[in-house]
Amino acid sequence: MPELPEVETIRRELSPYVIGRSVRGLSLPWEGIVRQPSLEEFCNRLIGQRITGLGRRGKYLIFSLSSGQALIIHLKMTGSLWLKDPGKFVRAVIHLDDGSNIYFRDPRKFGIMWLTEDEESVGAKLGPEALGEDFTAKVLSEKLKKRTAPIKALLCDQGLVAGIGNMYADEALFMAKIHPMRAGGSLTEKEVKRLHKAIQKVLRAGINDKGASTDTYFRPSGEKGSAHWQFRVAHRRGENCPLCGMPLERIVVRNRGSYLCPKCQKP
DNA sequence: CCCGGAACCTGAAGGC
DNA sequence: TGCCTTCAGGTTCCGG
Repeated sequence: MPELPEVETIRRELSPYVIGRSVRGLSLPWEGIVRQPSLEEFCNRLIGQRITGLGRRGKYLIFSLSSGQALIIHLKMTGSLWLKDPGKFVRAVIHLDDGSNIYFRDPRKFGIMWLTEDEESVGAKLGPEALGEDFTAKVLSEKLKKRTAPIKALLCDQGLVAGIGNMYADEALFMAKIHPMRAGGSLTEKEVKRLHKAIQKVLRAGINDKGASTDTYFRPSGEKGSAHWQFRVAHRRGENCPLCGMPLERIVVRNRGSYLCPKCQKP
């Protein structure tokens, strides 16, 4: 499940292979992966373009093109980009002018890509970058005021803050000792500060460990990341709390599995 | 605007 | 062996 650390890892590791290269062709084993414009126009506009940069906004990858347009890719839950043929589940292949290929692997076909003339539009509906300078504890505190939804749901809301998903939300809440079902507006200033710090820590650690391969995430080389080995609650079903030894709990928040320690994270 | 739940989609894993 | 159920979760849409 690519979240900010996974998408950032892919951006960093893919960049040297694509920047400066031109798109020579396109294979689409599953055409539904292209959202817009029409298939024919998508190919016409993309083929021949040089990739001038590779950026990221939230969980979106942004390939800047020499035409001034941009190719946007969202990997959703099971997508990954490969430098070699992964074998199964290839939904699209971008052929580059040096003979190399980028393979879009996605078992569940949730991932999408599209062309836009305005790459800034990608961020229009997104909140501040979770690791950006403008995402301060004060900003978080303002955004949580008067909110009654569970803090876990709010952390995963990309319009509130961009980049956090299910796994890193669980990790940040555990580190800050806050129960995922607490209403956003009920957090004290102290708790918000702890949570803000925890978000920075778990995301930076995730990037350092090149992402978490709990399931279908792979790096462009096909290697896995190692961030999940550092997880203290996320995906640790049936295990005990690393701090107090209590059995971890799994609850459902907004239709998403959430892991927590019932003793360290009181309701 | 805010909140919660369903839908999208398919493979892996576990129970019987 | 094989069928069935459950689980996985980013985003979008819809109803209240």
